[in-house]
Amino acid sequence: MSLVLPSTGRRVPCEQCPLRVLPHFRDFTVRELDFVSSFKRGELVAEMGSTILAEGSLSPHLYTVLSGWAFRFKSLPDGRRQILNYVLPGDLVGLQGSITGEMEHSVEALTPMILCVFQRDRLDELFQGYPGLAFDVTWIAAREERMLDEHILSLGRRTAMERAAYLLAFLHSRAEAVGISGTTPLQVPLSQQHVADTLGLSIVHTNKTLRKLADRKLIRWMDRSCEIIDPEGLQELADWEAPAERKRPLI
Amino acid sequence: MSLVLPSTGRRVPCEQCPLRVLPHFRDFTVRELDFVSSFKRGELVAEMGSTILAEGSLSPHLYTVLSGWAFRFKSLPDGRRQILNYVLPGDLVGLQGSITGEMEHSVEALTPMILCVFQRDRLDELFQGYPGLAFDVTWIAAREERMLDEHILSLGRRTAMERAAYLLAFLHSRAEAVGISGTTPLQVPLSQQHVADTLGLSIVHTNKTLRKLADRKLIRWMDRSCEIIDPEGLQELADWEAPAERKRPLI
DNA sequence: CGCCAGCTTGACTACAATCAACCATCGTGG
DNA sequence: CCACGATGGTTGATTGTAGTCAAGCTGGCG
Repeated sequence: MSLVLPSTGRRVPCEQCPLRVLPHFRDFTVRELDFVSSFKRGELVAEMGSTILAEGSLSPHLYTVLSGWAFRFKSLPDGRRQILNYVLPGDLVGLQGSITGEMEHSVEALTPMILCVFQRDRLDELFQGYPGLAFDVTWIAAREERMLDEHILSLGRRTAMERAAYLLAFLHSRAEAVGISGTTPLQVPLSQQHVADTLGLSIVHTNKTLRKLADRKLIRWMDRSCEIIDPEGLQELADWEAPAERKRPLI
Repeated sequence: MSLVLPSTGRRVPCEQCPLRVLPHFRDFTVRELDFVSSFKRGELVAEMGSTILAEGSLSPHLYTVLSGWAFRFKSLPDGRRQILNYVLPGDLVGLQGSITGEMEHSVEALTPMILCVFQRDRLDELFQGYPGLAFDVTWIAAREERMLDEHILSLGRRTAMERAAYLLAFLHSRAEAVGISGTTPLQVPLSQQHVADTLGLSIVHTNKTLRKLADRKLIRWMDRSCEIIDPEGLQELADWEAPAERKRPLI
């Protein structure tokens, strides 16, 4: 969420990855780390609002987010847009496309971002020589699946208020896990249009719903950003518990 | 969808698996087939309506569906239920739980079923010694993710009619791919309550929506079963295209 | 200064939930 | 054999949630 230099060089060696030191991520063996390091092709610096991956394309790359926020989305032919999930530091982006062939969704940056770039065609090598990492990749896919299951439950069976509360509690919990948030209340870099496209609501109704949350002092809305004041209150309202995330892999 | 004998023996050797011969599934090497065969512990015969896996449990097993239909679902603490996806022959069930630890959703049989039973703790072995199969497992997870993405789009941005049409077109396309359906119109083994819990609608409204589809001669509703008369018409109404599924793995 | 993006609010409409019956079919037990 | 209760589907009336339309506000920026 900070520096943006329009270059493509490599600035962060995997051995000094700022994410890897977080207690949240599992340790790698030296051999694994060496491979990941050689797997990395460089870094991609993306501006806020730019498209990282586009639906229908066939990207040769795969990314891990080093810093910044993004979201995955799909659109209907007539333009209606639906946000599928959010992408935070440590997340793998483009795995689905790498495995299935063509991208079935797009990814757009919510903030300036830095991403590690991997070569999709070396994924084979990873599976051939590094079963531990191969398992990690599957683990990451299973984690995404779990999140999508939750979103479907929310979209299908929660009321507008509950959905909004769930979304914000969810994002808070994810940001906290990767050490964004600090002591001050977390600022989520969203517009109300993003919230609407996530919850499956119109902007107008989203606005009215968020106002109610603000009136209850659970959040505070600022320009293109939501301050999470009371994450526990949001969880309670949504009747949702943040999963106890154990150590997870980082590729 | 046919025979049901309450035993647990092994009746179908992997080498003679009725699914494996379908053009839809990729060929295995002899070594891979041997492993899968040894990975298989037996068969589970499940009655219609029985629970295969339960949310919150920690199952030691992993299954592949040999025959029959099932669905995955989650519930809110107050009982509201949401169906997440359907499970058809050739599908892997319980992978998420095997990788993440605890099951985060339940699975229930829509028809009598036969499932191949695998030992979860031998998944390591698979990743260690069979990179091709490991990749297949990841492929399967990515495929599920793609389906969930579609469902989220549908739930969030399609109208009730479009959602219903999408669901039925989707199920038709999946059934067709695994050779259920034959020449006669496909019968989908659902109650209207299942449809409601999938689309995030009330039963009453679901009923009215399905009537409209029936009036347009796209489907015909019978007791606990929906006959898909015009799959193309449903696709068109939902503005959805069935994915061109290439050969896929079967474990 | 004026435009644009993002947020806000009110009035009106429409889609979907809830409530309340009612029907048909099927399996069970008196 | 029939009465019953249960399951699954159908329909109409009423209520309420969310969508659409329309206007206006604010702050940033060219």
